[in-house]
Amino acid sequence: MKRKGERTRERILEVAAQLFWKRSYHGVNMNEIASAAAVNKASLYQYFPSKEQLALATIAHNASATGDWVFERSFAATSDPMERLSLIYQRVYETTKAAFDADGLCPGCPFVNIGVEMATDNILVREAVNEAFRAFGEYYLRIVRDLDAGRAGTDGGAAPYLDEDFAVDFLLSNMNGAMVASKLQNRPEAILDGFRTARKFLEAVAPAS
Amino acid sequence: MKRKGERTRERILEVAAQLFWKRSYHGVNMNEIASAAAVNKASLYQYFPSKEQLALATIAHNASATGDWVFERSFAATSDPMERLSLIYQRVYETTKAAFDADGLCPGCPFVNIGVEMATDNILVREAVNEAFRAFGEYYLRIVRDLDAGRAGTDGGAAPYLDEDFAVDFLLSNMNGAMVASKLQNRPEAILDGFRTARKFLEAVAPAS
Amino acid sequence: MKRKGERTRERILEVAAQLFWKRSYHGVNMNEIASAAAVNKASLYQYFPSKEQLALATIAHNASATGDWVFERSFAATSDPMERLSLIYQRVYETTKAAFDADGLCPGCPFVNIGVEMATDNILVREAVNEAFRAFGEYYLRIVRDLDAGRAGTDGGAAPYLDEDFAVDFLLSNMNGAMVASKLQNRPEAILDGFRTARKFLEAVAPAS
Amino acid sequence: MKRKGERTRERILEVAAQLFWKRSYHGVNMNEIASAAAVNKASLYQYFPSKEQLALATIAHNASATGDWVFERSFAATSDPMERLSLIYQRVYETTKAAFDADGLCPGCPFVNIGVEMATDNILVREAVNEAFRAFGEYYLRIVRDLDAGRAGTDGGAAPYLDEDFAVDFLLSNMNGAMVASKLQNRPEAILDGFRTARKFLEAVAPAS
DNA sequence: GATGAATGAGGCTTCATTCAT
DNA sequence: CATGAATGAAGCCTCATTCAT
Repeated sequence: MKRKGERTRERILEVAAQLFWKRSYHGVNMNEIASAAAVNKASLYQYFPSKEQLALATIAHNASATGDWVFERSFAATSDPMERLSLIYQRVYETTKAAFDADGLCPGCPFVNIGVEMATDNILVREAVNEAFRAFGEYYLRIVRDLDAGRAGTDGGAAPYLDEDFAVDFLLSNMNGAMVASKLQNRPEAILDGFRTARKFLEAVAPAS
Repeated sequence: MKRKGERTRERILEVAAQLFWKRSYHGVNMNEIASAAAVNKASLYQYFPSKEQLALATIAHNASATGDWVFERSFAATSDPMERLSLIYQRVYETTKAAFDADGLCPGCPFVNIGVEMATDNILVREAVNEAFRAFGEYYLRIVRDLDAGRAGTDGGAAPYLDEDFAVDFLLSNMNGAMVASKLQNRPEAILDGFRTARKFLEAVAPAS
Repeated sequence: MKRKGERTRERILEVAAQLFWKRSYHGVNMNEIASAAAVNKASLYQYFPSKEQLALATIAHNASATGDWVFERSFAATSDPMERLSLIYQRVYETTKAAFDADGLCPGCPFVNIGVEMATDNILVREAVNEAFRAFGEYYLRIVRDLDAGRAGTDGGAAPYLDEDFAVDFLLSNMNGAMVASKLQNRPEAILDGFRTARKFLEAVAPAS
Repeated sequence: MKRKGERTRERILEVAAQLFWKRSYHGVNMNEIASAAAVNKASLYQYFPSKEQLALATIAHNASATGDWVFERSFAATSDPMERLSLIYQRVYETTKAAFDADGLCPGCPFVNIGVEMATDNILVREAVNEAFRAFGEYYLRIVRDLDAGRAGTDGGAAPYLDEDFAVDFLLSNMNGAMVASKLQNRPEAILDGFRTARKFLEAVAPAS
């Protein structure tokens, strides 16, 4: 069981992660974070020495939460690689849809958002975001390999993905493109469109690459 | 020959577009824009009534410049659709590479950047960005149709793109994903990777869709 | 017939007088005055070297206009002192009512307004306002004396106003109080109430003072 | 004993009330208020969210202070209505005289000043000022009624004030006129003149109205 | 002489952060 | 340690005024 301080720290982290995600880094100030987390501002600074550090911590927090909630959960639900991919997009869609229904706005991707906002300002943020994507890439890699293996099993000798890294990069980039689209068009379904693209790409293109 | 005020206005617009692009909306202040444009801050405000309006104007300015510099130029250079697409990515890559060589940073996409930074704050920005993408979509649509026509000519009856809109959305989203990747990874070549993806997708996937 | 420059000058004066009256000195800027008067801002400064000078000129202008429109006209309409006073309040009321109907706001007294706003800042304004009131006092003095004369004639020996100056000051102050009330309560009729007070005071009090 | 923040808030309020009174709303800036109150500008904004809100708070503060210092004190000093009225004007005169001796300027009425300066700009200010006057009207009403009662007792049947509201409005307006006069003429004694007027009016006119 | 363009100074407000109890 | 209070730096914007053609 966690100590009080630890719970406070997590509360701050969750609140800050939400706010940064939905309202951007510059769109939220430390006052709001403190009051939303129901901590004194001075206490906030005891847990996180600066807004920047808090932002970095939220990126790690989001990475971990997304790893669990989106990827692990999808992997646990089925062993079929394409279904796993489908579930991943499904989870993301649902989260986005819930936010959209609640606030009328698609919040986009918490990593892309803060990365794009701050990349040219703050190298640490960029690296933290890349780190998160690297972790997600591991999951995509398993999907790509499993698809490959499935194919190999099927026709007993089909060409493997010439470049698994390329396929992983595509999946990462495709999700980001879909999240950006959902945010800019304010249309949660753009994420589902992204899945269609990914599926077609993997089914038709990648093996032949 | 343009009037003096007009030239000043354009100078401001270009300077602001550059700065917002490379340093984000919140990362730049009106003082910097004024001094980079070599105008007094008060003059700035005679041409643009607020920072927000200036940002909106830079989006339109960028849309027009990108339309000319990237799309029109690529379309003028060749009539082959896939070569046109290649040139588009090439132009974008070159611009990004030049910025990278100059500043050590990939600036990303001016539309995605400001759109992602401000979408949840400012609906006008979101709409202006969407408007830009809509215009770019027209060019992609021509490419998709020409590809289709070429294919029909080639094998005398291949399946057309079941959904041209879907292909256009893919192209838009793919470019955005690639630009985001180039920015977050600080690697201009991510844009060229994006072209590989696009080509494969169009060659293999889309017709069969 | 007036020269063009002279007419421009008067147009500026009238426009500025209106704006200062209805929106206060600090509430109006030189841009608005220039564009409302349809003159270039640089031209404005050729006619009036500063906002302060323009304000001073509007006070003189208003004094003259009020002298004509309110006092002279009322004096020309009748020779009965109390009727004259009544007409004075009537004119003021009508002007206020018209403004109220047009803008929904009672503008108050142009002299009190600017005097109160600027008295502690600008001695010239205070003096200009006092000068205007001194001129109006002349009219009130005639009314007071005529009332006195009438009374003397009536009962052949009633006490004259012990202090005509006191009565004049009362009339000036009473009008100001009424104008202030009309503005603060946004109620044009406060001016008519002012007349009731003035009449009663003059009829009952002053002679006995 | 009050908490520190509370004391700071009151210090700001008093300082701001003084400055707005003596130098007008637009004549004072937030920097001056902050340094006169010996607080950082940011602290100022923690207590009052805007200059406008600060001004509104000073109006309420002045209303309360005037209620106590001028009206309550005068009512506590004697039960004779005319003496009470005299004391009211006396207090006001003394305050004005002190300011005049200190700064060489009659500051006028804090309510009329800000009301006249801002009424056409800011409805809240107008209402706050009216609210103050409504409160003062209560005191005047008691005076008017007491005078009436006194008279009834004296001659056992004199006419009461036909319209107490009218008499109250007169008293309010008369004080305002006197304050305006004192400010514009820069002559504290104008306030004492105002009392002479009020006394005469009440003694001679009102009962017979 | 009229006009489009320019400008220095300053105003209100907000922010991330730290002090002091 | 938790909290109310404080703060320096900066940001957006506006103003009266002047220059230059």
